[in-house]
Amino acid sequence: MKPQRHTSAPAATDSCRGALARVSCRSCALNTLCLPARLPPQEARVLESVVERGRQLCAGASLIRAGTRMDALYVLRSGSAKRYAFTMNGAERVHGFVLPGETVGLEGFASDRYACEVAALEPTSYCRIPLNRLEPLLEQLPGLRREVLRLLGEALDESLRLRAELGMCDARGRVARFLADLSRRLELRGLSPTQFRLSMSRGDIARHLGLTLETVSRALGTFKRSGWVEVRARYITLLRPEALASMGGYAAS
Amino acid sequence: MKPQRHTSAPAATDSCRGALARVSCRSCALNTLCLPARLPPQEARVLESVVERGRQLCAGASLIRAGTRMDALYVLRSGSAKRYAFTMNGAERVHGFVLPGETVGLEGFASDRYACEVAALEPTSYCRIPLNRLEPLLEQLPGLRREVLRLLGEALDESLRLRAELGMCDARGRVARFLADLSRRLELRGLSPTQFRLSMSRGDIARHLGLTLETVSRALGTFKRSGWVEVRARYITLLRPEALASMGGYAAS
DNA sequence: CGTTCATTTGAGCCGACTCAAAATGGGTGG
DNA sequence: CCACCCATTTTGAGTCGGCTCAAATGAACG
Repeated sequence: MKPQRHTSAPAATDSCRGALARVSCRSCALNTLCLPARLPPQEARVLESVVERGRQLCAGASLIRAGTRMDALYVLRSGSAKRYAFTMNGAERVHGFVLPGETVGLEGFASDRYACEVAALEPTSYCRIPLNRLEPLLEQLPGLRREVLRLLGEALDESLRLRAELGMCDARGRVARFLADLSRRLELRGLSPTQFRLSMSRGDIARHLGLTLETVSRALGTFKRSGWVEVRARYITLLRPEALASMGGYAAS
Repeated sequence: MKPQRHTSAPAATDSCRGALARVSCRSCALNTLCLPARLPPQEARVLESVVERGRQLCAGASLIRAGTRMDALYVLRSGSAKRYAFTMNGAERVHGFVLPGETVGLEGFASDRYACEVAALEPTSYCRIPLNRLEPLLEQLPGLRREVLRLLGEALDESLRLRAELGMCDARGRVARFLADLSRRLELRGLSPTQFRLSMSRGDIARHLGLTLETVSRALGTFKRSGWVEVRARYITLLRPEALASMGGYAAS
């Protein structure tokens, strides 16, 4: 209720902290991408009132712990994260990477417990939508109801499509598709689609694509030699995005 | 309302036809598995009133056409079906197989259009839940709302898990896992978990598992020589299910 | 400036794919 | 009922891509 954090002392790094501070989605930079974007204005206002602003996460910190009770949905505000889980034999499996405006925690609806661990790949901030506040809204707001179903359907569709496409691509095709997809999503967020930092390691990419990190590295090396990309450590520049896209689209040699 | 089913003329093949006949979920053999099973009784009764019984499909007939407008959810009553789609280059990709009591059409929530084609693999019957009847119920029935979210979450979770596990298994492990999974699902339905008919072709299995049909055939051949299964055409008997399960669980050689 | 981790590069091997042909089974029509 | 035809499945031989193991290079951090 009352603002209990640094009422007088100004915080240099983050001008709007506050663990449970009210969120203003309308003034958020992500307002065209984020969950409220597809809601009628008055529904968005109601949703806004139940959204909590989470505090900043350090790189490596977990936003969601797999196996814990599902009590909220989360939306990234800034930074990036990886969604992953462990198979029975203990191998880590990366389900995907999360960018600002994307929602995580949806798989929790299956069993009331989160199935994926979600961990920040760099300093990351997020919003939190507690389920016990969301549930009543689902009864009252048809648009929100529709939107949550859409989000789930989209996640499902994306998962199916990803499995389908990775399954029929060779290693280079998979890496190409990965880069093209990331590029597209960054562009949606107003960032450069051709020049960006890979916040995840080669190993993370490999475990996401069902490859080994050596193979990912070799694929990038091939692209570099072909003049399609420029790679220096985790910074990458796409010189011929169309070549990557076409290679990801169908399994060219 | 009134019993309109063969009051005088007995139908030999199918005792309960009728395209839009009322459905009684309580007297359905699937009542412990199907969608209403997890609803409070009074909600189940309300849902029942909007469920339509579809007419029987011949083998090969489509229950859902990919790309058409989403207007209903479907639940299989008997038979089996495959869910599939085509990639950009025209290759068929099998997303999975559907057994009685399982719900299909959920991916349609992503874009209001079905993303997968669903086709019967044998004579198959189904129930239909029109969206325009379902939507108002989602407002009134909290249990149903919860259940639809659960179904979507489960589909998502299953898709993620499948991708994860297939990605780290060799060919035999994938086929073993496929058989073990099918066995488990058949058992849930009161059918024999060790002796059943594969209603899908080797090619369908292959396209589902990301293999070629020759490799699937070879895997089955290996299992047969090991004395783990008996295969005659599409009839299969699992002689050592535990061996298959353990091989699917982790990528043994 | 040195330590440590991530990434790149190399050599060799194995498994799944491709292409090809034989065998099996189911269905149809005579 | 039988013979035939067709699709499906099985089996075989050879190739190649990605994996494994290993070492070198590069980058990041104190």
